[in-house]
Amino acid sequence: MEKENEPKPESAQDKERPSRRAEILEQARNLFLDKGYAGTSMSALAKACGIQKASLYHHFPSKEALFIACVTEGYDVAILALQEIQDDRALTHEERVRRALAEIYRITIDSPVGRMSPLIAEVSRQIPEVARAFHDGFIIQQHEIVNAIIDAGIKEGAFAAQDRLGMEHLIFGPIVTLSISRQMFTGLDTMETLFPVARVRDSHCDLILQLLRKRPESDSTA
Amino acid sequence: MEKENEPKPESAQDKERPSRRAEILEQARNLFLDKGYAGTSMSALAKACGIQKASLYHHFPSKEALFIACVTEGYDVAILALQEIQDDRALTHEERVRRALAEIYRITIDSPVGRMSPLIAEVSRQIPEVARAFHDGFIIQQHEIVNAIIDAGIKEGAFAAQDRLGMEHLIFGPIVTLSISRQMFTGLDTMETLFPVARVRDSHCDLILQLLRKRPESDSTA
DNA sequence: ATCAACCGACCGTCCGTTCGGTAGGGTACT
DNA sequence: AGTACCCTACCGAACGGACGGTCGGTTGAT
Repeated sequence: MEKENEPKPESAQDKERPSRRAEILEQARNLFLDKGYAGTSMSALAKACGIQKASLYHHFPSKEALFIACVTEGYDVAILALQEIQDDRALTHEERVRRALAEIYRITIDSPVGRMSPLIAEVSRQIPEVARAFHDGFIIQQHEIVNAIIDAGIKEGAFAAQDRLGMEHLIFGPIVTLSISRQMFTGLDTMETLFPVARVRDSHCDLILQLLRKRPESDSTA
Repeated sequence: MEKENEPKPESAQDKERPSRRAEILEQARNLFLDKGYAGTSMSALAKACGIQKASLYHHFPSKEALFIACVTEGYDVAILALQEIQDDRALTHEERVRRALAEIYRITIDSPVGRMSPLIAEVSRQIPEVARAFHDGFIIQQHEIVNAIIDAGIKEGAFAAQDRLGMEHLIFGPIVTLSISRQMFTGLDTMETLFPVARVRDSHCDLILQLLRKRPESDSTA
């Protein structure tokens, strides 16, 4: 055992508590995202944390509970950033949509929580409460905020009234699919051609705004 | 590498011969879709087929090979239906888009092949060739057909020229996400409210066609 | 006699989990 | 001060079970 990555064992370290539990969660998130739920063993996780496998069971009663904690602890922060955009009265409606979309792209593609969708799909039958938690705490929250942003724009006459359900799916669908596809097809040569984040995001945003902008009513094509 | 596929020694029995291999594949597809890759054991599959586990290894050399066969065998038929819509000269451009979208919804949500996306995401790191096969044989094919349909419409002046990449993602994103969400959130009470197939499909189609229809050029929004 | 199809029993491995025990710091009582 | 006690964090070793895969052998039709 030559790994002495902790030169200072204790002292003023108390406010910066990695607290082992948090470190286990972080390492677990990385491993789960990389190897999947079934592909991540408790021994591999223990090794990544530098402790023995049995010690994991002092912090979490089971692998399932550990996974649930991984999923449920952390998306409050992600939702918060979206809410701030929703509440920012200094923005125009169009600019608010732009910012919100960019933030959803960031959350879904870059943050660990957002990238967990395929993982949750993997375990949703085995641990149904994970799907429930993800749905209620993450999906629903995001949908409600986006709906509120669009509704406000319609109410103030800035946006055309489009079908709400369709717009929700038109907004979230491409983002979720992009995130999953990029994870699924990592390493394939066509990946960056078919699924480039920045280009898809910008184009997606433009198209959504085309639909939201009011059209001249003089149009009489049947 | 074409193996001697049908020696066909049997008599008139051949029409009701699932030929064991085909039955194994069908049962495997059901189990994989229901329980995931890791969650499906060879013994469970054997029991579902009514044979012994060892007998499975007469038809497939390994679980991996069996899974690859599940994924790769079967999407030719799905693509074919799309191609027929593409080639149907009797349709208007708008009607062709409608039909193509409806067909993609059918393939992605109802057919076993389309519903395999989360499965492939699960095993894509472990068996990268599955991701490759799915990508090349299924995703790329569908994208190309849709692109061709839209391009034809633009060329003949029926459609406005929109950014191609954005349109692809706007078309496939909601469908894939809908399929995955419906599998992920099966059993949740809000499932049919948030993810109803028919309503999303119709609304999605309308919105896509709004974007494809030519607008009056007098519009001068910056 | 051949050969694909099938079977029962088994193997080695890995997994999640448990058990008994240890080190050490903080009290509380003597 | 000493000590008895406890509690948290941790560890080595093992358990029971499940898994993918193999082996030797048995059909039964050709």
